Amino acid sequence: MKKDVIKTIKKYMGLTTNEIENLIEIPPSPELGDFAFPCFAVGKKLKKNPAEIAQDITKKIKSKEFEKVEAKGPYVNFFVDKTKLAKKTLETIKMQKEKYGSKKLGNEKIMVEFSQPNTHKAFHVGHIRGTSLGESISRILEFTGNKVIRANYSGDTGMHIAKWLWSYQKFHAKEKLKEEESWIASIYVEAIKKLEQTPESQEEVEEINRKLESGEEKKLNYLWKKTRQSSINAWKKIYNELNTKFSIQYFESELEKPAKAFVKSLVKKKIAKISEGATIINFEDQNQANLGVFLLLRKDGTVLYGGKDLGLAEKKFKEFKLNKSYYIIGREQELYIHQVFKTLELAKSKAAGKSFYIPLSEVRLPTGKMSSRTGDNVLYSNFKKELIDYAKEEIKKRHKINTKELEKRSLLIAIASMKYAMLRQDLNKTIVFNKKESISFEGNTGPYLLYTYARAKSILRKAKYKQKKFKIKDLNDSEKSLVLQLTKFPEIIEKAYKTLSPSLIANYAHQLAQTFNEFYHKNKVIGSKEESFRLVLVDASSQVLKNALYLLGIETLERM
RNA sequence: GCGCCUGUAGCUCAGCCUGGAUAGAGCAUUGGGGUCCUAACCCAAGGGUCGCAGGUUCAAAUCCUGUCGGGCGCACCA
Repeated sequence: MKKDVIKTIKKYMGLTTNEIENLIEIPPSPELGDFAFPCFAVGKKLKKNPAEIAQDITKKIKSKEFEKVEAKGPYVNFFVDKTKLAKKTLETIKMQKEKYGSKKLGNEKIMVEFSQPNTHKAFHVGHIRGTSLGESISRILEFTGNKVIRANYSGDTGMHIAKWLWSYQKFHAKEKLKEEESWIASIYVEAIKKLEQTPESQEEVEEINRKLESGEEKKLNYLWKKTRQSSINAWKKIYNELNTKFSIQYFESELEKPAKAFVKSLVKKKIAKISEGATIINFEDQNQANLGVFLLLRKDGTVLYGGKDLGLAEKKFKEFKLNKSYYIIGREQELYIHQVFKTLELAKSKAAGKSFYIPLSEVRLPTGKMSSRTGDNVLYSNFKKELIDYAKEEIKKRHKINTKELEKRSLLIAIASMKYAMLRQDLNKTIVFNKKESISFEGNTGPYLLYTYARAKSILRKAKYKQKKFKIKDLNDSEKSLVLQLTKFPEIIEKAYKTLSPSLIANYAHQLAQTFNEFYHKNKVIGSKEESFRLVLVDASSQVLKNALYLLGIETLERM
C-alpha cells in the first residue's frame, strides 16, 4: 500500500523512490488518513508555499488505488481502500501462517553468546534478562533468514569456586549435595560472610584454588566435578522452562590451555608485554589510549578472564564457520569487551571485525546493585515460585481444572510474565526490579497478551472455525484499525532485525492486543451478519500475536 | 579526572536513529460498563515548561554545544 503511495507521488513529482519513502509518514490520527506526504521540503526547493503544492498535487492525482486523497495544510493525505487492504493482508496471513512477517533479510551463520551464568553461584533475575534477550534475538535472526548457533559460556574455575568449595568442606561437609540453585547460592554467600569474619582463612581458600588448578587432590577434584554438575543440572531445568536450548556450552576450565597459547603468541608478536610481573596489553602503545590496560595473565602465570575470552573467540571461529559472533553481555563490561575485540584485531584473528557487542544494562534492586556475593538478589527460582502461586490463584478464581493442567498453565503464565517484563524495555535502560510491582498480570504485561490470545482462540473453538473463502463488505472502525495493525507486522520485524531490538516486537504485541480487545468488545463475532469475515480476522489476529510472542520466546496458551 | 549509558505524566516506560499536523501507553486516582464469544477485559476524566540553557531550522522531545542530576567502567574480580 505504501508502494502505491510512492508510485502515485512519483508520477507527479520529480523525486526518487528513496526520497519519497523517507518523507512519507503516518498521520497522527486515522481521520487524517493512512499515509501522508509532507510538502515542506519540496516547497523549499521550488520556493513555493507548501500548502499550495499540496493542493496542486491533490488535484492532479487520479489514482483509483485510494479511497480518497486529500490536501490538508501542507500535507497530502492518502486514504487507503481498507476493503482491498483487508483482503490482501488476511489472505497473506492465512497463507503464510507462522511464517507471516518472516523475510530473508540476512543469510549468515551467526553465533549468539548469552546467559553466561557461573557455576556455584546464583541464577538470578539479571540472568533472566540476558537469557530472554539472547533467545529472542536468536529467534529474530532465524526468522529473517540467518542460521543461529546459541552459545553459553560459564565460569567454572577460579577463586569464586575455591571459596564455595572451602565453605562447603568446612561448614556443610555432612550435608548432601543438592541441585537447587538457592542452596548452591547460599553456600557461596556464606563463604563470603565467613571470610569477612575470619580473613586469615583466605590462605586456606588460596590453597584450594591452587590444588584445584593443579588437579593434584582427587577428593577435591571429585567434589568440584560433582558440584559443578549440580549447577549445570539446575540450569538445564531453568533453560527448559525459559524455552532456550543452547547448541554449545563453553566452560572456562576448558579454555586455560588455548588461552595461554594465544597470550604467548601475543607476547611474541610484541602486542602484549610483561608489566609488574603480569602479562598485559597497554593500549597506549597501540595508539588506543582510550582502551586503557588489558590484563591477560596474573603475576603467578594463571590466566585471567580476558585471556580466556580471547582463546574462546578463536575457538568459536575455528569450530564453526561463522560470519558473525554476537556477545550479549552486561554494559559494565563494555570497556573490557572492546579490549578483547581490539586485541583480536591486532592479532589478526579470524574473529577480528566479525565480533560484535550487544550491551545489556543491568537489573537492579530498589536498594542498589544485585550481588551474588552478598545474596542481595532475587533468585530465578524464588521469583518464579511467587509468579506461579499468583497465577494459580487467578486461574482457580475462574476455572475448575485438574492439577496437571493447572501446573502447566501457571508455569507458562509465570514465564510469559517475567520474559515480557524483561524484553519490553530498551536494552540501554536499567531495570529496577520491584518484586511487588513485577507480580501483576494486568495492562502491559505478558499475561495480558496470553489472555488476548486465549480469548481469540476461544471464539474460533466455539464457532468450530475452519478456513474457507470469505467476503468483505464495508469495515467498521475497529475492524479497520485491527487490519492496519496486522499489516504493520512485517515492518516491525524488519526494524527489530536491523536494530536487534526485541522491545519493538514487545511493544507491537501490546498494541495489537489492545486493538484486538477493542474490536472484541465492540463487535460480536459468532452469530453476527459478518461472522465469516470476522472469524478470519480473529484467526489472523491470533496468528500474528502468536508469531510476535514466538519471537519474544514466549509460548501461548489455547485456554487460560 | 577521563569514557560509556541515562533523565518524557505521581510511578514504570514508548517515541529520539531517519526533525513536521493536538507528545503516546501501562500502573495508580476518579467515574462508568455483566441476560452477550474468557471482566487477566473495555470506555471516560484528570494529570506533561519532554532535566536546564544556548544554537541550527520555516519547524526541535527528536540534530549540535554547554550544563546539572542518576548509573556504570577505568591493573591482577568476572
